[in-house]
Amino acid sequence: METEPTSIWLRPARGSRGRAPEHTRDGIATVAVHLADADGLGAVTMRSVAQALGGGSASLYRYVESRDELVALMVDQVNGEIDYTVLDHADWLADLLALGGQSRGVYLRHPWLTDTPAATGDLGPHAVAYLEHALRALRDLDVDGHRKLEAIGVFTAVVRLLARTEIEQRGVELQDRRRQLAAAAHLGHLLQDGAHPHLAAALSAPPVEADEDQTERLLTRVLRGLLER
Amino acid sequence: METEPTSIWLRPARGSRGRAPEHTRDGIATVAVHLADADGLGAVTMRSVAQALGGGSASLYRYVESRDELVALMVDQVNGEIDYTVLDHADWLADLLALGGQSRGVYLRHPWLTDTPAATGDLGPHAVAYLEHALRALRDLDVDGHRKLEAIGVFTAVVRLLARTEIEQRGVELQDRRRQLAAAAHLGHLLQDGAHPHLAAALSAPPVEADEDQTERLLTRVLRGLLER
DNA sequence: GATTAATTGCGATCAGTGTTCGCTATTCTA
DNA sequence: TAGAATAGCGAACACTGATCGCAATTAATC
Repeated sequence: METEPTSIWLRPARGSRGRAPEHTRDGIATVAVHLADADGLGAVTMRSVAQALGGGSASLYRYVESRDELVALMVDQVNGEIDYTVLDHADWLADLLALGGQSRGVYLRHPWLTDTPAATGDLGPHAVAYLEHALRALRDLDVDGHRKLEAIGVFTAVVRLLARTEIEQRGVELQDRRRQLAAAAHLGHLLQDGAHPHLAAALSAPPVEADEDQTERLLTRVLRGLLER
Repeated sequence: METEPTSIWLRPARGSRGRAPEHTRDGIATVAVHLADADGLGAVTMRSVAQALGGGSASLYRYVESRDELVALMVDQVNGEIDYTVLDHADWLADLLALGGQSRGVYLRHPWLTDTPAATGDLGPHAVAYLEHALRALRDLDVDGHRKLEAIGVFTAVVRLLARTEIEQRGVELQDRRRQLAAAAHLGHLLQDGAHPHLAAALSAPPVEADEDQTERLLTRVLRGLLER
């Protein structure tokens, strides 16, 4: 009974004995990310990626055990876009906000990232680096380590949520005007019968626009609430 | 050029002229939810649902325009399990925590819910009711309505995140012991080389277990940070 | 340097998916 | 009772992720 490594991050990128592989994990991820950037995550099929690489789809399984692993490669690759030199190590809040801004940028540049299952199981190397830098920003805080990890988890989830909202807004504005009207009609109808007075009140004022300022404001309050006092 | 309603919540459940349908949306959702509870969201295929209903898969498209709409039906159905009588309207924080506990219960009873795309576009009736009740809990707070909606959005995302974590832990404990060991080995290897000192420090202490108390503690701090002062 | 064993690329194929088409049967409206 | 709208659905379509087995290539071993 042999214990074979299950995660792609534990498996060696290539065997040591046979013929040299024609691609690298990074090269494959790059091609897949380009496809997703252009036409969404649904455009990333084993066949389309293989074709973009100039090979057959069965060959991909020499690099990856499943499509999910391919997506994991993509996610870690774009996480590598984060530039940690923006952290000036002044105070922890500023550093985390800078990190959040970087992360938001990754989401906006790769909208399909929000369609990706939230990081589970084994983290890729760039995700680990992200954690490490976030924890470093909090190093002087007198808070239990696991509490810090909790806070970073919530932080990451909020960044994701706001980015998703921004992306949706962007998409609606650009094209699906009819759907926007339909949704408004839907809500209008719902609110007209008086069964949802608080919703009606909350929606009566013009909406707050989702942007970087909103992200910073919300992250500040969330992080203060979680880590201060 | 006709404007046809796009969301399932705007479309009438049945036509008024022809033969009566054999099922209701709720009945279909019930069957689909049972399948997902038993074998995950992947077990919910148009064919499996149709077979459980005793019909052909093509018939399902008389009720639903796509599988995504079927999933939307499922999501709204389980949101209907929330019991709003637990809100005693004492203070807003207690009410929101009670709401969070209810929502957490829904997630734990229907683990597939975390695999579902976060609510986008048109909300179902039960999601609207949820919003209404959350806003009602905040009615005496002197905060802009859209800020309240933001806070509720973050609140919901945090509940979802923590429920997901709990579900994963539960799953790992019960079966995939080998994977647990592999992940530990992965992290251990990563931390041994000294490149991630802060991560190593944070993980040195025994982990905080994810449960209802953790959820309440985190939600309290997040909500206080977002809505107070 | 020859042999062995591991490794890669991949055509062909499989089982399964969401979805559409065209038809029949039913049932409400006029 | 005639007509129109709707429901059910068998059969098919275009795709998908994944597997199998073979030939080609290369490193390690004797």
